[in-house]
Amino acid sequence: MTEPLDPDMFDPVCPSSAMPFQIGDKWTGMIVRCLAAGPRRFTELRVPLRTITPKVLTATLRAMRRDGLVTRTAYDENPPRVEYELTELGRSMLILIDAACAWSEQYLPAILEARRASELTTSGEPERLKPPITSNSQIKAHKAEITR
Amino acid sequence: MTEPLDPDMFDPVCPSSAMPFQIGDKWTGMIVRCLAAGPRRFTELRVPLRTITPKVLTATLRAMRRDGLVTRTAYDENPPRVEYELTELGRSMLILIDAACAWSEQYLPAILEARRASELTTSGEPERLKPPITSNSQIKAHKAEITR
DNA sequence: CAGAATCCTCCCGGATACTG
DNA sequence: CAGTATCCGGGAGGATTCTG
Repeated sequence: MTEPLDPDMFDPVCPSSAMPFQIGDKWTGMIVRCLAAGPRRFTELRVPLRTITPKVLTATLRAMRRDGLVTRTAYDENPPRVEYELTELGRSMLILIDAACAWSEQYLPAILEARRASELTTSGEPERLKPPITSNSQIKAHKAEITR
Repeated sequence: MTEPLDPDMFDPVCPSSAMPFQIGDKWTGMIVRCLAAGPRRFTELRVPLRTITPKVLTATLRAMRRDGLVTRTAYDENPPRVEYELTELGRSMLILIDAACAWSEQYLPAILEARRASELTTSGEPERLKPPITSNSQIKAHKAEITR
């Protein structure tokens, strides 16, 4: 079996807010990563995504199904069980996501440094760049940084 | 000199709305592409981006400056002239963007087909996936398609 | 030409229930 | 467990106008 997802793989403590890449909508990229190792069930996905609401998760998964990125399989059991799995198309996004993670891992420090050094307040458009594709090593590095 | 930007390089007629990738915020990726061939001035950037408002362009460029992606050079002339140019950091994003473009070019038809074939209305979250990283060949292919 | 200043709208998506 | 049903606020970003 596929091992359980790391609950902290998208921990809000990670530098998500600084990451300049987004795959699909806000959650799609992260969901693809969660499904990389194998099929997952609805609630299982909610764990690492943590702040996602059922409504939004449902909507996102439905959009991904419609676009042929994931399949949904409902098992007639009790309690009900539903599994989501990447299609070939969905799987093909993984290389992109990995590339984005690699880029971020390499250059994010430079961005943060530039930001620190900058006088620009970006007044109006605040210090946020759109959401998160996050690699685990990043998260850990960042955790180590803020903990110290 | 660098040749003028193709006004249609981000033509709204292109399948932007179906593209599942976004670099930075809504416009950052496109701006990086516009600057790939060399420095550009403010108004020059407005041409291919067309629907962008000065306010948003200013804000986006400022955020990009703050993050060390572009530099701004103001020439003391009359009329005023300001040029934006990619930094090394900004330039490093190009490979990512190219990869995203390549992916889209390869798989976008599959997404559109899946979408066409799908019964899912995604009721609630509509038939849109977030914005645009767009390659020229895509645009032309799509134009040819809808024109016929 | 290169923005700054205002106002305003839309809609994403979060919160909080409830159900088969 | 795997969702649906409502309600609702905030903030990105468009439209418009004005200026050095």
